[in-house]
This record gives sequence, C-alpha cells and structure tokens, in this order.
Amino acid sequence: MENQEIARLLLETADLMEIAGEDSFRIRSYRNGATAVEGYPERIEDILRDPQRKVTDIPGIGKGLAGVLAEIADHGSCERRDLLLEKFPPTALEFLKIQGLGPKGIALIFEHYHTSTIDDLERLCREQKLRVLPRMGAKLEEKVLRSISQYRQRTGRYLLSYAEGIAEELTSVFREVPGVEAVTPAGSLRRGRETVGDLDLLVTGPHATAALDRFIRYPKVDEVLGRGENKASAKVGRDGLQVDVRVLPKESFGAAMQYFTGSKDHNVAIRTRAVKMGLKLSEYGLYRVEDEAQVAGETESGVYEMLGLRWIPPELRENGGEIEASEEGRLPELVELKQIRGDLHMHTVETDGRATLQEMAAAARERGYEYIAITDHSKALAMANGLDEARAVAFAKQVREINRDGLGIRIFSGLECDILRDGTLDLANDALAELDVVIGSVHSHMNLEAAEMTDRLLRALECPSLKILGHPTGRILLHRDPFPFDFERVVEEAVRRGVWLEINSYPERLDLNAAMIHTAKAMGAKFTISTDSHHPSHLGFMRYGVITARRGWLGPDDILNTLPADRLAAALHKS
DNA sequence: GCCGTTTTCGGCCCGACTGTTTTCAGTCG
Repeated sequence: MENQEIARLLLETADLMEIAGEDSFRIRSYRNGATAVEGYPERIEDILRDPQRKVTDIPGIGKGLAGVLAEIADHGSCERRDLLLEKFPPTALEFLKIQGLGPKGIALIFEHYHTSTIDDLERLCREQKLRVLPRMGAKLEEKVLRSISQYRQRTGRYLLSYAEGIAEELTSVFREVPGVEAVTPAGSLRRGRETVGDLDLLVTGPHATAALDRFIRYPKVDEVLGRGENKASAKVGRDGLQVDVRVLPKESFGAAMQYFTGSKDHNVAIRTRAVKMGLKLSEYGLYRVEDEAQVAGETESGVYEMLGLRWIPPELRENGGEIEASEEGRLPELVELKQIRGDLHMHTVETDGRATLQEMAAAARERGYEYIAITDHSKALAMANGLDEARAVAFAKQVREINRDGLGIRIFSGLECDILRDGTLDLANDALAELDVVIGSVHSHMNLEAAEMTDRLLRALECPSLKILGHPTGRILLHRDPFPFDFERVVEEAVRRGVWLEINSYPERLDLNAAMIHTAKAMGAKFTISTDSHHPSHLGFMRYGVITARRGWLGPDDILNTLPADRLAAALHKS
C-alpha cells in the first residue's frame, strides 16, 4: 500500500474519532502521523518489512501509531477504525464537508435520526427537524441547505493536481506497453482548468489497443464502464474519476488531440471556420468537402495551419478571442515555468510550515531559483503562531545576516500579513517597513457583504508597505466560493498604488482565476506567481500557477518573479 | 497518541464569532 493511501486511512480514522468525541490530542496525533507518512520519501511498507529499521524513527510516529501502521499494512485497516465504522457509517464523514456542521453536530444528528446521507440531511432541514435538537435552529437549517447545494455542484469534479497525478501514472504505464508510440492527455486537463470532470487519454501506435487491455486490468481501476475496440472507460481510484482511453490511428492523432482538447466552444468556432473554407473537421482529420480527401490530421499544428491559423496553446482554447488573435498573428507569448526565477510566498516552522528557512532555501536552490521570500503569518493567525511586530523586525534583521553569510540563494524577508476586518493590516507599518515584501491576505470574516469587503480591501491597499495582494478572492476549490467584492475597483486601486496581484499556485486555491487575471491584465495590473508552500515538496505547485497565468493570457513581462534578483529588489524598494 | 525529560507523566489547542442561549458550546480558521 502506498503512503498516500495509508495517510488517507489515518485521516479518516481521525475524522471518525472526532465524531465519536474522542480525546482531541490523540486525534491530533493521528493527523500529524498522516502528514508524516504522506510526506515521507520512502514507502512505509518497506520500512515495516525491514527488521533492521523502525518506523518510530519517523518524527510523529510513536509506539501507538507504529502498531496502527502495521495493522494497516497487514490488512488494510486497523481495529480502531473498524470499531468506529460499526458505530458511524462512512457516509457520515461526508457531513464534515457541510459548513455549519462539525463533529458534535454530526454525532447528535446521527444519534437522533440515524441518517447518514446528504439526501436525508437535506430532508431533515426542509422538514425543520434539526431545530428540535439542542443548540440547533432555523439559521443553521438554512446554512446547511445552502452548503448542501454548493456541495452537490462540486461533486463530480476533481482538482487539476489530482487528475494530473492519475494522468501521469497511466501515461507512464501505457508508454511501456509494446506497440504504443504516443500517449497524451487531452480535455480540460490539457487546457489546465483548475478542476476537471473526467480524463481523456489518447493513445497511438501499431499495437495501441494493447494499452486498453493494460488499462482495464490496472489495479486502481475499480469499475469498467465500457470496453470497445478503440475505446475503454473506467472509474479510477478511490474517488472514482472517470478515465476514457482512446486508441487512434497515427494519421488522425493530431485531429483527435484538437477535438478532445476542446473546449467545446473553441471547437464549434473552429469547425464553423472549416465549413466556411469548404472543409470538414472531425476527430479523424480535416477533409475537403468536395472530394473527401484528408488535408490534415496527423499533427495538431497541421490542422490549425490548414485553417489559416497559428497553433493555439491549449490554455487559451476557450473561444475568448484566441482564434482572432491567432489569425491576426497577435497571440501572446505566454509565460513558461522555466522563466520563473523565484518564489515569493512560503511558510516555515516559525508559523504553520513544516520546514525551516534553510530547508526551504535548499529546496528552492535545487529548483534553480535565484531567490525566495519567506512570508510567514502575522499574529492574527494565533493558531499558526503568527509573528508580532517584535518577531517581524527580528526576522528582517536575521535575514540580512543570513544573506551576508549566503545560502547560495538570495532570501527576501517577508510576511503574509492578515487584513483585519476593518481593512487595517495586522502589524504596525513601521514594523512592516523593515521587511522586503509584505503580502496582505484575508483569512477571516469572509462572509461580509460585497460593499464592506470592497472597502476593506481598498483600505488595505492604502498601507504603504503592502506589495502584494495574496490569494485575492479567498476561494478554496471544491470547498468554499470566492468572497464577493468589486473586483475591478480593487484592481484599479492596486494598479494606481503599484500593488501586485498574487496568482496563488496552491492546487486548492489557484486564486486569482484565469478570467480575473485576463481582466486585471487589461486594466494594467502586474502579478506574482507564488506557491504558498508549507513544505519543500509544495514548491512544485508553481506549475499550476504558471498554467493559470497562461490561461489568463500572461507573458513573462506581466510577472514580477520572472525578474532577476537585483531588478526585483529594486522594484520592491521603489516606493 | 507523541514528545521530552527535571524518566514515566504533563503539556500539547489559540481566539473570535455565531447562534443558540441566558452564560456558552460548537465551529472555523
């Protein structure tokens, strides 16, 4: 069993323990253990099997969890989890995703009504049956109903990062099948959408159908939906992501890539264009109508060229002006991952990160970065042990000393400073002024009315030390909608004051989104792409931010952290 | 349940808000 799966079982057990009202410190230990297991570079199962080694050498794993890990490796579960599952059905865990309901409320509802499905929960709210329970009332019923409807909209979609992981895994499996020449993901994954509904994989080669056999026998495939001569569909993985694998002849591969990459709107516009030119485009190729001769289709760029267009990067294919831009030769030169020279948003053990400044710096250096900014939380985030003024000033001084000794990478001292409810920043400006880069972020009171939130953000922009507006809409994909505010007014003010907008690369955020980036760019905004890393492994999230920036039509000049260190430093200290 | 140690038990998890109360438990970040 892979570490990720073991970690999932630990987290699930922790959730169940929480509903059962068990000791909170023990629950915390299970969660810590899960993090330790998930981030561990070796397979836990291998360590368990090796009599020379002990899992208790892993920080966060003691005697108790070592036993639990052994049980899980042995038979895929542990006694504590099994016992809890007798008491609470696994569907009760879904209730944790409904806002307004916590472990206590869930236990109460379950004990009273023995219901554990979202449908039942909805019925209870509609029949006003929650309000008879202690500490529950009409407002809660409304809140739960709202949250259920949001929850339903989200199910069936998956984070880009998750789908990408499955795609990479299957791609490498198929590439090893003899007779397979090329494998590529298409669909919304290839366009870099922040969430995807299903996964399309295209395969070609002299014996590419062998890949279909390999696919339906793959261990993570748990339900085969269909298997034909040239296509197989199945639900893959625990979360049931639908994957379609299509086998295509070589001469159609480019046309199929074009067709299955979409978007639908882009394809409709492209096919209409073909018709006007006396051509017909399908997933099999581009054909002349008069004699049905194939004129393109082996490569994707060939299809576009035959239609009088330059090849259009998949990220732009949303029928948002990209076809006209391509025709007129004014497609933007999009930013690329290799142009990013540093990361300007990350956390360390000083607050809620999992690694030290030195460890984060080493990881960044390995990626070839010239610089990073360390931006821990401010004191309003008490839970994360955020920095107060004294610690912030001391930190700025410490970074100046570190840079004198040199870590082989330049460090900028920074802070992710909370924007308080009234729009003031959490720390006094004379302390903030000591730092190289201050990110202002909203982490609380996200349910304000749009007008109040707009005023709050406008006020935050007044702070002279503020350089970057962090994850500007506060959304958490598949979990929390963006908070409402007058985006254009805030961008206008940010542009006027020279504050940069963050594109937060964390897979659950990707905030700003592509459409907002596009709008803001047109208004003259400048951006940073940062990862919000809490662990060295998170630095790799940068590619999701870059793909989001590309979807927003950004080039390297729109992005501050494509600048060399000295020019970035100059830009930071200009105002 | 982990960790650290003043070695075998005590500390770890804080603050604000919300909706339900009528003094506060539960949720959220």
